[in-house]
Amino acid sequence: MTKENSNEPLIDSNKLIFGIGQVQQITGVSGRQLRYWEEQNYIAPIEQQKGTQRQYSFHTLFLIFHIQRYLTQGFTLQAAVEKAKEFEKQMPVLRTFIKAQLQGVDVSNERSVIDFGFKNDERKQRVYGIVEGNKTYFKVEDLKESK
DNA sequence: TTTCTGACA
DNA sequence: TGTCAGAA
Repeated sequence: MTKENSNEPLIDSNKLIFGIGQVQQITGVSGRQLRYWEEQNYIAPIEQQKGTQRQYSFHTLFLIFHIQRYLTQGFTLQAAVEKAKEFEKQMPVLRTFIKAQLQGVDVSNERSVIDFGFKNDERKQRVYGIVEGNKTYFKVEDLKESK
């Protein structure tokens, strides 16, 4: 049988493991901070024994990256963690929606068009996301009756 | 060489 | 949070 879901991720993110040194290079967060954040239970390395070197999952790396971003924006560590975790909760929802709705993207320098498919099951309107430089907006197109 | 824990101008 | 020490 052929796989139903033919568009699975190319790589298994669960197999992407990073040492604390790599995390420092990638995120710019110091080892001292990483250990402190861990101590505060904001982040957690992959389960391991006492004294051994820490290993971080891709998911945790992503979380660390976002916490750092919010810190840079001026949020306190606690607030940054909350915002980062909140964002992580939203991601699956966004992913599900985009995966289901995205029909195609027509890229162009002046005006790119994102096809979000039909507005609803009535299939009488098509929704498009328009990108013109830095400006973005939606456009709903009424479809001709296919009598 | 890198990382770990604990301590502190 | 940075940094230093002493140990893996």
